[in-house]
Amino acid sequence: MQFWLMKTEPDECSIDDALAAPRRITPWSGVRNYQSRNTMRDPMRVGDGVLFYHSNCAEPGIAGLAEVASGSRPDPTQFDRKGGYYDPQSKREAPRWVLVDIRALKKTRLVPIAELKAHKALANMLTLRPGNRLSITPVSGAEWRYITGKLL
DNA sequence: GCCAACGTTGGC
DNA sequence: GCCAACGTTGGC
Repeated sequence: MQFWLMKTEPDECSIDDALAAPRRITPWSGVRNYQSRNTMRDPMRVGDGVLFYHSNCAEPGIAGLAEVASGSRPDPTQFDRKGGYYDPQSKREAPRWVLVDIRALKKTRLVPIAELKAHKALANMLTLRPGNRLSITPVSGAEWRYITGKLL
């Protein structure tokens, strides 16, 4: 079992939105970064743990827990001409972007990024590195246990 | 709203 | 295949 941190803008899909969705499942659409796409396509497995992170908002930080609920499949929003995630270069016979389904498990207290940065045990978290812009990053087992055990 | 840092694009 | 310009991310 592996662990991931997945960013979402709460204006688009907050932990409350994800918990309110049918079967608490959210298709993680709209990722348009190759590295994050590859993470969903290759190493992610059903059942992996997910830190549900609110980004680009008034209170950025960890907002809940989730799990990977499906393998990867083509992201349908890449073919939607009218949607904001349309990719004219992606062909149906060779889709460029994929998604996985994420099942929201629970809302937690919000752990602000400043608090995460204050813990030495989390100093190596990829998402805390200056300039990091990946929307999906791996979380080590030790980091996962520290966060879920001590901070939530 | 600012802006640093990074990914992507495209001319050469 | 280099690299400058550009666009985007995302904390502050």
